[in-house]
Amino acid sequence: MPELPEVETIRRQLAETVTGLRFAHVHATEPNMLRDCTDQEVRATLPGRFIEEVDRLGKFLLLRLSGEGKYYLTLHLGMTGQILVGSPTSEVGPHTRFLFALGGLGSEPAAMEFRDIRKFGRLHLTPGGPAPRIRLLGPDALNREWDASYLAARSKGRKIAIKAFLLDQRNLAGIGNIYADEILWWAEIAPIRATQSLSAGETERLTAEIRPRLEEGIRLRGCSISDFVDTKGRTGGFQDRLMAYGRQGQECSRCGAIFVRVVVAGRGTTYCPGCQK
DNA sequence: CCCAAGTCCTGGTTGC
DNA sequence: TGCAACCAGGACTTGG
Repeated sequence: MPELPEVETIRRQLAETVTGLRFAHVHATEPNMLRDCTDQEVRATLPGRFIEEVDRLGKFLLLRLSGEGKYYLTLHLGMTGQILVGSPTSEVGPHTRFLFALGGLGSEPAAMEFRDIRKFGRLHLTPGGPAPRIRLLGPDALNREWDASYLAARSKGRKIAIKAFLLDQRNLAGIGNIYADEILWWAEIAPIRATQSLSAGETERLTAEIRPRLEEGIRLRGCSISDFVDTKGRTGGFQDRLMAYGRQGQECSRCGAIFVRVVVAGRGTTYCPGCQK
């Protein structure tokens, strides 16, 4: 579930708890989850470097490190990734993929653990800036660098379903399957509509729902429909506010019609055929 | 056997 | 016809 609001929830906590801490020791790595670097490079490069800043673009976390080479640690949580910050005695568990001991000048030692049941998460360690694939992302869905005319321009001639368009991180970065269903319900647009078929008014409606839905997710500290927890292991609250996602067979709270489930872009998709046109 | 929040890759189709 | 852009679907991985 880590989509933009969940990753932002984690980013805020990391910014508070690990900024200014220094990597002391690399206890565990999962080489298959590494990109742009090797296990040896991680073990050789991280110790001694401080975490100077914790940033985010879409679903990626960007940790700027101190020292020679302008190194960045770029993290993606995949489908089931978790970042936990705790005591330095944290032990390697069955789903621990990375475990780092952190120290600091005048601060308590800590441990930062990257857990991931399914190993779809990724860790990149790169000099000179964040991982190269960051450059392929569109604007962050939460910021104000984009507007309805941007979406209209990107939509031109696109035959893919509007939901597939929203899930494509090259258009906007950060929207995943849950928030896509929610945004489309609020905008009263059917997820199966061809992207290029949206009117100017519909594109405006869509634009008007994207940031508020993501902001609500952040306010409730994420959506714990399945695996998501924050860096302290706490669940979020957005799962209780879902209007469409996972509601197949139930009544639509807006029009009373029954939600249907279809597959769009290979993902389970729930929408109301009564009011999402 | 079914399903699951993520991205990446491939092979086939479309259309300039 | 040539070929890039586009698009759907599968692969990856583990668990409920």
